[in-house]
Amino acid sequence: MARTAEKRERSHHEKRNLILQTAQSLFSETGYAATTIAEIAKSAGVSFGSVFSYFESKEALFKQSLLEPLEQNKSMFLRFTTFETPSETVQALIRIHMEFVARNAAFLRIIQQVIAQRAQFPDLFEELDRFNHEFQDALCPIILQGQEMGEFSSGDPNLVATSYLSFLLGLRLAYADPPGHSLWSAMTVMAYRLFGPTAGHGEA
Amino acid sequence: MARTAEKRERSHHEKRNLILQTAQSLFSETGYAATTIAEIAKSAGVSFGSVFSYFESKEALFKQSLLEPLEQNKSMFLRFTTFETPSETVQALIRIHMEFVARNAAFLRIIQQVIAQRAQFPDLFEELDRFNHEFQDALCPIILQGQEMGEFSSGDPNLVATSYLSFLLGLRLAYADPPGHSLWSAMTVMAYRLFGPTAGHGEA
Amino acid sequence: MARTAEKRERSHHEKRNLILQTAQSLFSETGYAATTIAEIAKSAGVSFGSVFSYFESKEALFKQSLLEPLEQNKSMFLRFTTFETPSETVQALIRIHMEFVARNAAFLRIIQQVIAQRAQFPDLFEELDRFNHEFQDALCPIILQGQEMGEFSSGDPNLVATSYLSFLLGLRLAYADPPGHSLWSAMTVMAYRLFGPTAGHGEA
Amino acid sequence: MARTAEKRERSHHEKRNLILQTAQSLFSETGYAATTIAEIAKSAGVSFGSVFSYFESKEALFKQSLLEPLEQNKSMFLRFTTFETPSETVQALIRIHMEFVARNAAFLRIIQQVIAQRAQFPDLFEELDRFNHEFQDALCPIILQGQEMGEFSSGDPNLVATSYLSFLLGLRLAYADPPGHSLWSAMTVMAYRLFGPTAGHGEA
DNA sequence: GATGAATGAGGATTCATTCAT
DNA sequence: TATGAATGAATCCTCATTCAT
Repeated sequence: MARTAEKRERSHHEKRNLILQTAQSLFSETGYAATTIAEIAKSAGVSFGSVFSYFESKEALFKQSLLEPLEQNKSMFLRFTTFETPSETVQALIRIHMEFVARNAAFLRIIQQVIAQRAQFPDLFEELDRFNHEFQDALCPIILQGQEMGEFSSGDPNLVATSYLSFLLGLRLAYADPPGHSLWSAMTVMAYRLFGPTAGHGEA
Repeated sequence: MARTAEKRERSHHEKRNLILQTAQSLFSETGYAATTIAEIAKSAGVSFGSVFSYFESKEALFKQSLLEPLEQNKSMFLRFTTFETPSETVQALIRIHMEFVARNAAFLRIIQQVIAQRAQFPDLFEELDRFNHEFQDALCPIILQGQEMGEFSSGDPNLVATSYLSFLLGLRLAYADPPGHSLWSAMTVMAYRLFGPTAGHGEA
Repeated sequence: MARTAEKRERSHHEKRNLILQTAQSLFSETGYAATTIAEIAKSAGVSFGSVFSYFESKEALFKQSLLEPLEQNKSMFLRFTTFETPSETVQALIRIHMEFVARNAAFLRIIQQVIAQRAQFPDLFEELDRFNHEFQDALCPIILQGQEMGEFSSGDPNLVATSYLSFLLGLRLAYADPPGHSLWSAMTVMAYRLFGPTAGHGEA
Repeated sequence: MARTAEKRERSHHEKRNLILQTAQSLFSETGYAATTIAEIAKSAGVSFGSVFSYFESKEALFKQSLLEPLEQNKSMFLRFTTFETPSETVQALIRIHMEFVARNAAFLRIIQQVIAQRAQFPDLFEELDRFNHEFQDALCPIILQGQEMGEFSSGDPNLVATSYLSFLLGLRLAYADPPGHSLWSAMTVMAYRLFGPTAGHGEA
């Protein structure tokens, strides 16, 4: 009996995730407004009504398809490993981010939608804005340190941080290439350039 | 009589442009699917039916709101003035582009939509793809020249060109700041970093 | 001046007729509801607004496209030449009618519409009903005479008259053949059978 | 549970039929274009949206309102009982057909629309055309046999068959009388005349 | 009169949400 | 909870009619 409940519970959770991921994928490809619940249900292989058993409304489903992965990946973005020098730290960081960008096209497309149509999703936008600030707060000290150590050219570290984030967003917008593609590793070099590496601290 | 026809003609064209610009603005803010023709009509101060006198369908209106400004600005993007050194040329270029990005938020948001939901707008996406290639073809020689003259670090010039475009797109996605804001001029420096300027050829 | 006015007058009348005939043709092919004024104008080669200069409304145009030819051809249908014997009279009649049916597809299709959707065109239907009665009143005496003379089998002459009219309508419904087609002459024989010709008075 | 599903299934099917029959009735009275889905829904006592749950589109609903009764009654029209003599067979046939014509005004009005506006419903028209040919193929042998046995006057049997069908169509066009009306039985005599019965084989 | 742009009521269709089973 | 039919508000688009030129 306990096992049954557990199993049901697990299955319950799995079904919810299945719906959520399918929704994320479809919302990202087709956009919020043009994606229908019927499509999501069909694509996820669940019944139409089930979607509403697990999510209160279409909007709630959209929100979750942004907020849950955001929550899951926040720490990865914000709590990065520090190496001996800032340049090493940043380069390691970029590799991780680029990998993430390459692998999470759907998630980033949803972020793009929220940013582009911020008037439609004000609370989600605010959430992203908060994340942006947290990210700047985490990255700036490293940049500053690098500038002080002469590894990076001088300049407003906040500007560097935001242009770096914009660059990542823009990349994912422009490219539909699959994760394994060499483009993504090549782009780490370009991303690093935004930090203004001085001679001797460029990409090896 | 001729004057009357002329005047009517002019007014006719102005009304069309009014609708087109209103549409561009609303499409960019709210997205294609969530923008209604009724909103566009009301916002432009014309009747609902008038929109359909000037544009065959909602889709046609959307297409024109991308294609017409694209056509108008293509040459500005592709035929840039060449200065004595590549670095000067590129820096001048960036200033022009950044000014354009700052001033044409609506246009760029529509481009973002088309790129993000390319499956929904295949012919528009193709058009943008063509533009992208033309832009690379125009920019690469300058980058190569700069690399040969030692002004820019080496690296695939196509990669530089595309990351530059992605950066511009990403910037306009991330920021809602008005044209005059200092952010845009500050960002020219960041954009220039993507070209990998060597010591002595950085931003002045 | 007088000539100019006359010419203008003639041209005016011709233009009106052009519109009317085009309308008749399109109404008959596409049906009243599915035919648009714009189509009529384009097909007639006149400006859109002209249609409303000559006819008060779409409905008025439809009505005229039935009533005018009806008025013009009424006498032909009702005042037929009498020959020596009823059978000759009827056979001559049928030839004329069949010729008319073959040549006036559009007109008959409009009649069919009015009859079929009588609730939509009550006054037009009434007009046709009146014509039907007049036709019966004109034809019955001939039929009776023929029956008395032993040329036609006995039977309610009204029944014969109405079945004859129904037959003509049904024919024009079923066939799209052009006027010259042999079908129409062949059908005169079938039409004559409805009168119940006795041996020796059949079609020669 | 099975019973519930069965009941639901039945009710589902009944609702579909209710919509279909209401649609058939309204389409026949008002014509395809002038009949609105809202009217059909209201008249059938179902919600507006329900119509679209059961039928893909207005056009599909119209098609079904012709094709389903056509399919159901095809065999009745084509597979007739043969009596000892062709004249008996034909007279029995006519009684059945006339009964059908009297009872199925709506169905026949829809057929009339499709024939009259064949350009708008090409596939439906083709279907009717096929039926027409099948009917001729079935009827001609009987007529021929009757002609050989001297019961019917000579003449192209195809002509007889098609004029007979045209007559039925024309009848239903001209009369709005209810099924029980004496007109319909009286008309069997007229219909029989089209076969050219020779003396001694006329209507009893 | 002639023209064709302007208007908005009306209609087909979609789809989120509700709800009975 | 699972299902999918029922609902009707919302939206695109058409087109008769009006009207300014």
